[in-house]
Amino acid sequence: MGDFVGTHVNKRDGKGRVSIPASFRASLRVLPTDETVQLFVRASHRHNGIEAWPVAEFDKLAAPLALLDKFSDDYEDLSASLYGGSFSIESDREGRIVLPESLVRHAGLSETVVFMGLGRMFQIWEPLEAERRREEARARARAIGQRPRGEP
Amino acid sequence: MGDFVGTHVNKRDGKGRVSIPASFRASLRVLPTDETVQLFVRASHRHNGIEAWPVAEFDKLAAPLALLDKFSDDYEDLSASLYGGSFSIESDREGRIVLPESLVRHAGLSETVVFMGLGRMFQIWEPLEAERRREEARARARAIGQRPRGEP
DNA sequence: TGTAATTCAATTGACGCCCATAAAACGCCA
DNA sequence: TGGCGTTTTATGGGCGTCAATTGAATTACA
Repeated sequence: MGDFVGTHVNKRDGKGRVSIPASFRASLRVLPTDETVQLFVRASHRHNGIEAWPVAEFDKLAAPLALLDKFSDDYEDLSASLYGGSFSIESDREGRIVLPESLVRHAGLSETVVFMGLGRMFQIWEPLEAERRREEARARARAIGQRPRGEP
Repeated sequence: MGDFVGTHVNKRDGKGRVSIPASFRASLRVLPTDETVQLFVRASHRHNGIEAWPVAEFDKLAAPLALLDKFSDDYEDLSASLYGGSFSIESDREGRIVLPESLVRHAGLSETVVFMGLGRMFQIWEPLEAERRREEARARARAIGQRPRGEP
């Protein structure tokens, strides 16, 4: 674990392209020799941000489906939620992607975007929203009582 | 344990590079033969300082994640707080690092920076702030010594 | 054929690597 | 224990490489 670490700031150009942080790309390559990277993106249902998943991790999200009756309402609801709201994205050879318009709107993205690593996946935020979210996460992590120890 | 001991003062150069104290480097090497060292840095929540962790110790900070449901709010809060606010850093061959701009601002670093060993991790401070912190820690440590046993 | 989208090329800047120098730490030995 | 030579450490600068961004060119496609 710990593939996606840190917060990185990049800019979208006039064509809506934005570079994926170089340190994130390795974990997004399907084959180590690939020129491009692949990922799944979708709106965060909890926040005004975008979730980005490596292919392998996204497959794990779909694992609960296997436990459901394929013809049940539950199955359709879950699969619609999972696949219907997700986008499969491939970067260009320079490691840039264009985010779907609906997600850009969901996250309220302008020119500057923030990539926030969360270990096994990462999120894409509008800068101010990212700051707010980081603050919230810190407060809640502390409240959980799971706050990392080690400080005097 | 007891890897990081003492207080060391070094300077950032024009490129923002600062030498990690030589006595700290051994514990930051992933392999004993490595030419460079690796560490995680993040803002201290409680103080205007920077925390620096060896890779192995940082992994221990992430251990509580394993106890949580991967799709829970708690998991996301904790991983956002831990990974989103941390930076993975590698030194150059001379043992120097460049600290992320956001952390430089958080700690109010200027040219001279202080490395303060805390056993299994260390902190990076602006000199005056380090002095203030040391004073505070001393006072509180004394209070602990005078406190009846068994009471937190 | 116009429009959009993708590919290619070029610029800029950040970062890592190498070498140089000065200062401090260390070890050795009289 | 004090002096001296050697080694390590801290710091500075030059240079090449890679990443990020921009602009131009080519292709796809309606």
